[in-house]
Amino acid sequence: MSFYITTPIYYVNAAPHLGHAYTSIAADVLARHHRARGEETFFLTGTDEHGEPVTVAAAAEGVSPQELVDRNAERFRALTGMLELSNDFFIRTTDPEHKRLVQEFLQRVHDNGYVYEGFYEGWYCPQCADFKTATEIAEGNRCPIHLIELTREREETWFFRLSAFQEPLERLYAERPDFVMPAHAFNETRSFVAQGLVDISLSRAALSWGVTVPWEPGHVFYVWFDALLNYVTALGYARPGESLERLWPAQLQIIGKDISKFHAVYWPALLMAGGLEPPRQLFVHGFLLGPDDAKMSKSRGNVLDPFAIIESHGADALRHYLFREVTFGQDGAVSQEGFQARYDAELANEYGNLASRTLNMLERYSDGIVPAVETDAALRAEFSPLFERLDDLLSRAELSAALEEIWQHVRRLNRYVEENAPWALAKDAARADELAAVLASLAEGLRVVTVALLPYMPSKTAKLLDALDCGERTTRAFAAQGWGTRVSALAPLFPKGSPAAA
RNA sequence: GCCGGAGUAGCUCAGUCGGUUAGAGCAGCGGAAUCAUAAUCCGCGUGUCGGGGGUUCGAGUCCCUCCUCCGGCACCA
Repeated sequence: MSFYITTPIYYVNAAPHLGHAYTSIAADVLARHHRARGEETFFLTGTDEHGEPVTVAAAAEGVSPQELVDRNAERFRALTGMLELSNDFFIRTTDPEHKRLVQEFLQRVHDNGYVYEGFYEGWYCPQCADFKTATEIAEGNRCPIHLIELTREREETWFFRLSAFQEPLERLYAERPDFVMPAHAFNETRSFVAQGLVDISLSRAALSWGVTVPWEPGHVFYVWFDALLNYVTALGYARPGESLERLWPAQLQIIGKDISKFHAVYWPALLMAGGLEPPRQLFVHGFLLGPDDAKMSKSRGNVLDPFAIIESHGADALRHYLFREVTFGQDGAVSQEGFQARYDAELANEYGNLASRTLNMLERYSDGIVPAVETDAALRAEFSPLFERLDDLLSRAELSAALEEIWQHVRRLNRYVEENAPWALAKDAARADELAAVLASLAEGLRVVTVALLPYMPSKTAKLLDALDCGERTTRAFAAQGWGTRVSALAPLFPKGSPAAA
């Protein structure tokens, strides 16, 4: 059983922002979860670098497109490090291997009879060297960028026979009711397709910044075709000397709702045209909004800056916040205040402090040794089903529900401490056995929630497991750990205030 | 206009196949405890489950209708 998961590739024209971080973290949590289960996991992310907006931006700056994308791709690559992503490869659509494999694939689509030559007619801006859609046209039938009058042009183009996949797509949707998650996103896909598919333009003659069409060297492929294929081409060269093609079809592709049409409709059709299977599942997540559900925008000043948070509180805190605050799959509001509130209440007080008090009591009442005694039966009964429950939720990409489930167990442990008051037991030598059982149960509970949190907060949880002397970090159920080990001191995991990232 | 989603406690939201007195977190008020990053725990909610109608022994949960908000509707990466 292998698990291949992807993020969209990010268009290098814009700077990395919280939305990119959100998608990537979601994929990373799932990748780490599946790796922890012992599955062969491959996690892909990268950048989308062709197309007209890049050439326009490059021209505006007076640099070549290649210079522009080299510089901006680096910023996205840096983001993966800051977020502590565990991606196995970072693809760039300007990679020569990608371009070659795109040509190979689309040549096959061509040979299979799914492309044909035709004309695209529309309003054209000679400066942009591109057609404008109805919504883009400025007053007086002018280009919104250059403000010159548009001309009516007919351009030779190759079309992809999307219409041929009307029926195959409808069958795919019917056979796989979970092909697109959540369900409301799937409904929109189906209703879109039910309205009837028309063929779409596959190539551009007026543009040179792209992948050359092998049977028509004057054209480059329309950027979406080049971009979508990254999910397949990456497997061809991510590991030199090893083909990863056995990983296709991808198990899960995480996307934002703005690109669901391309992924839920065009993408499976394109794959079928080239003789490959559609991915197993797409998950469409919602948008992060600013306070009052307003769109985040720099001009409104309501942007939550991932870089600032990572710098002040660490990547783990950001990762935790996003999936606690917003139900994965829905839109939701995030804010600096909301972040601070959850950081203090949940990370510092509930979880971080649970770790501190547990380690401290072990030190004070048990010489730092986790007693190797039987754990509390009632607690065991509550904790035993946790990993199975998480497997179930995460198999459906229910990232928020799974994290909530974990958090209930964190809270349970604080309650457990109060219920059993180890400090009181410690005063009575006759109750030493009881004390040992409570401490062992507490340590075991802490180990279990921490292992469960590992995909969400890889860095802090690793520190805590080190302090607990748990070399083994797999999802072994409650009471499966052989204790008797010596714990070590640990500085507060999530210090209060505005701490620098540890 | 067509299609889809949402409308549940002050705030953010859970409520699977219709079934006992509708839940959680946050915020607020009161209390306990002291191992801990003054961190924790306990107690306290009379909510027209958007309005109206219907099906049913019984509906937040199904049907109809109306209101409000949001999204998709064909080449924008």
